[in-house]
Amino acid sequence: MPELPEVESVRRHLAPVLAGARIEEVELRHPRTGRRNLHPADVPERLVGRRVASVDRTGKFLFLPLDAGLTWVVHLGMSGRVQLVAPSEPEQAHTHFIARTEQGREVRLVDPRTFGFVAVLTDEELEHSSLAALGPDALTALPGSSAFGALLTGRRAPIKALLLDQHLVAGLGNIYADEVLHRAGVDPRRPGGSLDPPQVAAIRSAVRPVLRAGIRHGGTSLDDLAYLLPDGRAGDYLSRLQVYGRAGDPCRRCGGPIRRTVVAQRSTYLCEGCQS
DNA sequence: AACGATCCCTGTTGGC
DNA sequence: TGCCAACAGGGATCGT
Repeated sequence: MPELPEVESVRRHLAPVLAGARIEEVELRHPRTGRRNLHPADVPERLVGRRVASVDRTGKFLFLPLDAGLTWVVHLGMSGRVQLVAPSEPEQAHTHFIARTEQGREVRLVDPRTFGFVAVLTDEELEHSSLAALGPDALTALPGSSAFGALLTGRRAPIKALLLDQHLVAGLGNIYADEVLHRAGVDPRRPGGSLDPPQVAAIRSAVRPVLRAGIRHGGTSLDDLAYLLPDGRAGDYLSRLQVYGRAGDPCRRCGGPIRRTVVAQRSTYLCEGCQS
């Protein structure tokens, strides 16, 4: 599933092509993909003729500031793939959005489950949307150890649920939350407020190395349906995962079995020998 | 306010 | 072999 490393990999592919580019033609094929605009038809209307200033990212959201006080926002949901292709490239099933640049490149969103979206919002709309409540980016704005600990004090929810909460820190999803907690040696079921300072510090200092490793390998491609890079290649991090999806396999650190359980209504993988 | 449950959606998987 | 229910999950929303 696209999490911070996958979205960052997409961002790095898009930035050199889209930064400074003018959008010439836009098609929104699926109204659900435009649902974050009050009127989905505003997405193509607002985007055509605009120039992209830069390609930015907070958490799992891509933010592309435009001229005229507008921002182009893209989220991949769970099955969204961004393609950067020539207009002659055959169209894949579930292509719900296409934007063509004046240089003749196309940005397409392919999204079978339609959990992703494309929005074009005014500064005013952005300010009043839930996007304004997004927490600091887990890679580039991670709070220091004491500030991170303060976010957890008094919280009874499992630490994994808190790591998944994009209001606290933005970018971790189901895969990388499990990987971070394994690296930190903390049981995902532990209430956030029950962790001692060394455990809090261990989690905090595990976040960026795990995310950086994911980015270095181009993200995690689970299967054909899921995430691919904009040029169609698969990310390589799957083979590096320590716990996610490895139920029954031996822990790479202690050799004990990786177990699957459910935390916060999500599949959760851990090594009970390494994590407490 | 915090927290857990539910819903959205469709390709894939697994049980019978 | 074929069918169909269960499953996957990011984020919004709702009830407690």
